[in-house]
Amino acid sequence: MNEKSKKSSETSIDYSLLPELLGYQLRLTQLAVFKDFSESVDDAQITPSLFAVLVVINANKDLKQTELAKAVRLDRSSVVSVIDKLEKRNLVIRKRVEGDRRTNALELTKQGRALLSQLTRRVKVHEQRLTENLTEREQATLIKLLGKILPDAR
Amino acid sequence: MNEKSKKSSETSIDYSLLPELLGYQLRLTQLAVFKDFSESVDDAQITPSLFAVLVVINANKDLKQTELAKAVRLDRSSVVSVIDKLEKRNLVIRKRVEGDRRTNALELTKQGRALLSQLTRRVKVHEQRLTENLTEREQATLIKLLGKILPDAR
DNA sequence: TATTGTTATACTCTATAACTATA
DNA sequence: TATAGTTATAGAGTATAACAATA
Repeated sequence: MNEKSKKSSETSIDYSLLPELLGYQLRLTQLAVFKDFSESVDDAQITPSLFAVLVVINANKDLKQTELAKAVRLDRSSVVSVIDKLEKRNLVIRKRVEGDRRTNALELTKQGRALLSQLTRRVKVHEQRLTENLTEREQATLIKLLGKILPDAR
Repeated sequence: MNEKSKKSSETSIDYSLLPELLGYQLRLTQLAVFKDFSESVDDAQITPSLFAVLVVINANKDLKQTELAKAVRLDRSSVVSVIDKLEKRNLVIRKRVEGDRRTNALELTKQGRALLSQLTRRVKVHEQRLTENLTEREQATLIKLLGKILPDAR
């Protein structure tokens, strides 16, 4: 039927069409990257997603929760629990906003900024590990090509 | 401090260093791909992960659960619930194995094979959508470059 | 009326640890 | 003793719907 399929045995598995699928390769890569990220920041108990939250809060003065939700593609209610968690860890505070008592202004605490700074250094090392088999040019190509996949869905 | 940062305003968010990170671009791409996959197979209630399970069972006669677990990177106990679910939907059966009564041989049912065949067609359309902005050559380059990221973690 | 944040709730996915039946 | 599958359980992450306060 399919000349690319290999016969299965006790030791080797036939993945059939999966290896040809971009979606599958993307998922495998992601899994490996996620694992390496976690190991890179291990004791900090931070996921890529939480790292992004810290970066975005840090870069946007008095960010509102709804803005954060949009930026990191979470529901407003999910942001509540994310911020609850970070606030309990003394990394983020919700500040009162003058002029609109419905909204909170998010801000990193001193501890949050210190952690972010440490994480940023570790993430850069992690990124170097990701790209150690790629030339500068290949890295640029890769980012460019990724950006061409479903550009309207971002 | 950082000349790449843009001032935030009501309408635009500063993502700071995130866009330069390969891990971040990979995650964004993945999110978009996952969403498009789900829409492509919508009524079938199948995730990329379940699709991979069906493909691997189909391609490997009398696959054992532990082998499947290894192939799709799940714990044995997670495979139990995955197969429970697929068995309830009459897509997969656990067959008795002569000579070793501890193990099950997994097999797609007729319904499972029919669904897989339909899914495979839809996934190919989905893949075409993913790559519609890429030349053949770019597709090959992309898969090649993805394979160079943390090759030892696979 | 519309928006922001919140709560209560539930669902999916996955893992760990302990168990059973077989080998 | 070791292995395959199972069960009970728990945790992370996320969403939906309804609600209160405020605009």
